[in-house]
Formats: sequence, C-alpha cells, structure tokens
Amino acid sequence: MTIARAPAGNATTRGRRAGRRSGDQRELAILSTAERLMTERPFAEISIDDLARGAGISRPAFYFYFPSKDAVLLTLLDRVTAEADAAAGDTLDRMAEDPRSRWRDLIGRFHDTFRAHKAVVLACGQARGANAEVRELWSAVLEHWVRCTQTAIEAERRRGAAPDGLPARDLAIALNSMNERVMCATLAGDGPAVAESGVVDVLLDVWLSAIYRSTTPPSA
Amino acid sequence: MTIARAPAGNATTRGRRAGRRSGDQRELAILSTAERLMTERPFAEISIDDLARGAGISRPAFYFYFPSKDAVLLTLLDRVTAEADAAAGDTLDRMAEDPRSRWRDLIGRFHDTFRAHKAVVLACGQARGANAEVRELWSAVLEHWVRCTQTAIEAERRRGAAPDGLPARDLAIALNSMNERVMCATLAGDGPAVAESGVVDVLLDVWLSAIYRSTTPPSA
DNA sequence: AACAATCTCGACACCCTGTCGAAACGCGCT
DNA sequence: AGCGCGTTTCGACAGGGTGTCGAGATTGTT
Repeated sequence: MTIARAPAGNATTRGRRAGRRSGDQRELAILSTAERLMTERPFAEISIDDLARGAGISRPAFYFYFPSKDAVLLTLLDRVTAEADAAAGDTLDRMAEDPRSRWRDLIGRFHDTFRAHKAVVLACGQARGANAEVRELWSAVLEHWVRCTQTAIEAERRRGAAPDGLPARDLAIALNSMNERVMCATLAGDGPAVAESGVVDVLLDVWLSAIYRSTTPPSA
Repeated sequence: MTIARAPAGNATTRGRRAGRRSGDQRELAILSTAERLMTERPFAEISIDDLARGAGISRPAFYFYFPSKDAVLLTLLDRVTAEADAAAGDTLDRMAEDPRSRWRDLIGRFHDTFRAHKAVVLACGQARGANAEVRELWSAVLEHWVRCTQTAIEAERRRGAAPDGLPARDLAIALNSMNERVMCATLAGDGPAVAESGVVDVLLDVWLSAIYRSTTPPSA
C-alpha cells in the first residue's frame, strides 16, 4: 500500500484563475511572504494587506491571485501533505521486513516533514478551527493516512504478527489522531508536550503497544 | 491522587467588575445565549452583537459584563473543566482495585462531561487556535490531567502491574492528547472519527495496551 | 499601431470591535 | 418627597479588516 496522493483540491488551480504571464513570481512571492510571516505571528493576526505589501503589490491586487487569505494557506498545506506522502513512500508495503523499523520510519518521516514546515502546520492547526475549507482538506488528508494505516494493520494481523482486537480502522484513527495532536503540541511548544528529540520514540512505543501488544514485533 | 482543581483563572471574577445588583441574570443570559448559539454555528461566526441581542441588551452593555467574547468562552470552559474534574472524582486513587474498570470509568466520565457540553468543547477547540488565553487555560487544564495520569501510571508500575518503559509523563501526555483529539473529532463528526458509542472502548484499549502491554491488567 | 488579455489600484460599502460620555435606574438616607 | 451615589444602559464615534467594482496601466500578438 504505497502512499499515493488523492488530492482534495488541486494545488495548481487553487490560486489564480486560468491563464498566466509574468505574474507567477508574484504568486510565489505571496506564498513565501505568507510562510515567512507565519513564523513571526499567528495566522489570524496576518492581514491580507500584510501579505500583499510583503509581495510588493496592493491589497486589491492580492485578490487577483488568491480568492482569500485561507486559499493561500490551503495551497501551502497541499504542498506539505504532498511532501509528507512522498517522504512516507512505500514504507508501509515493506512492513513485514522489520516492523519496528518500518513504523519508526513512517512516524519519523512525517515528523521531519512537519518540522520542516512548522509554521504551515501550526497555522493549519489554528485555522482549522475557524475555516471550514481548511478543516475539510485536513480531514481528507488524515482520512487517507488512516486508510493506509488501517490496511497495514490488517496485513500485520493476517500474517499473524499482530493480535486481533479493535477494528483496525478505529485503531488507525486513534493513533493518527494522537500523532497529529502530539506533534502539533511539540512543535508549538505550548502546554504539555513531549521534547522534540523524543517525540518519535514516544509515539512509536504507543503505536507498537497498541498494534502488537509488544514493543518488539516479529519480522517475517 | 484525587483530581482537585487548581484553577488558572477564577470563574467568579473572570466576568464582571465587583459589585452586583439585578444584573446577575443578565450575565447568566449572556452565558446561556452563547452556549445556545454555539450549537448552531461556529464560535468565530458569533458576534458580540449576537450575544448581546440574545441576552436582551445592547452591544455596549455587553462590555459591562464581559471584557470580550473570548471571556465568555473562558467562563464556560471553567465550568466544564470543573465538572469534568468532579466527575473523575477519586477514580485514580482506587486504581489497584480493578484497573480496567477504573481506567474505563475515568475515560468514560470525561467523555460524558464533554458530550454534555459538546458546543463548549468544540468552540474551545476552535478558538484555541486564535486566542492565546483559551490556549493557555486549556493547556493548564491538560497539564493537570497529565500529572494525575502520570502519577497513576507510576503507582501501577510500582506495584508491579505495569512494566517499565517510556517516561510516565511522556506516556501520559501522548494518551491525554489522543483522548482530546479523538473525542473532539467524534463530537464534531468531521473527518475520520470513531463512532460515539465505541469511542470510550477504543481509547481504553489503547491506554491499557500502552500502559500494561495487555488489555487485561491484574488487580491488587 | 491596434487589440485583447493580463495585471493593478483608488475608492467604496460593509461588518465588527472597543471606548467614550451622557443619561436612566435603584435604593438607602434625611 | 427629595437627595446622592453607585449601578446599569446605550447612542455615537474611531479604527481596522474584508471583499468588490470599474477604470487605467502593462504586455504580447498580429
């Protein structure tokens, strides 16, 4: 079960209306301005005017490139999730080789991608509360990862490495939800959080315990 | 380790300035209007004007009772967390009696409380992204629950019922984070979520697996 | 040069927030 | 009854954000 994209919104068409000339660089400028500003202050405190000025255009001109501030975030999120999927690669297909290492790869690569785009991930976590589109896109992405996880768990049960128990889908939902929340808290650094250096191993331990009832699952 | 409140903001002083006459009912009217409106649409889409009109007063009068819209939510959150703590009671102190039942009680009671105040919980989940005060209060509450969980895990390890492994605090953070996220998703009904009827058992299974590496931990 | 598609912006209408200061109310007191 | 003093209410304002419109500037093509 290779992780392949089933995009909810096409990244190449989310922004501007069709046709393009020199303004591509302006669009890029808006995106990079957004990513830069998001590292400085919360997404909600960034106005469209900030984005426009940062990209060297006026506020109305911004609307030529994106229909709203949220659309910028959506485009950024598309990129990050695509990158995460690519990083995950075919890890799940080779699970039986060495389950502990494969699950650790999976969690670790997601963590690396999230950490590399910390500002975008945190902004999405914040905007998800206020914006339905962000919420839906995030849900679609999570749904995809849940399905992949579910399939891998079922495969591990089929080969006798993991015991039966909870419906695989429910377990997959719980574990993916945990990862999301824990990684966001660690990246944000607010409230109770696991240290960044240990977060992957903490999550891995819970995944293995929940799936195999052991932290040393058997290879094929 | 009985769950006792260590309030981050005093509910009785968060709202109005000192002194009171008949206006108490107005304050209550604002709170109940807020809870009602939150069941109809997301918190971000409720204006102060909506709250004021719902309570039968003008917008400026609202500011006599609360300094901002967020303060209303904070007050509501204070109530809910106090109720959750009360519901949890001394469950954690009697863990050794029958670990599976006690952990199930704990998770189940939190779930009951959250479900009873669905609108408030979801609104907080949404507002946490945009508002630092909500974020901090929520963090303080979570920190408290994490500490309680951590203490209980350490006690179970000490009596030999649970194996050593992850630092108890890290495990407690991961499990509480999972509960938060999974319960919110289930209540909101958006994206991948566990069915409401099964969510407590799913969470319980992961908790027991992670703490005991077994779903049938030994009694004292 | 002329045309059309692409791009830009000044100006506007609208909504929301937060803060005045003035006025109305309730109530104990003389 | 009339006074005084906190309590409570609201009309009106300033400030800042969003989204839209139509006119004008720029650019590539013929």
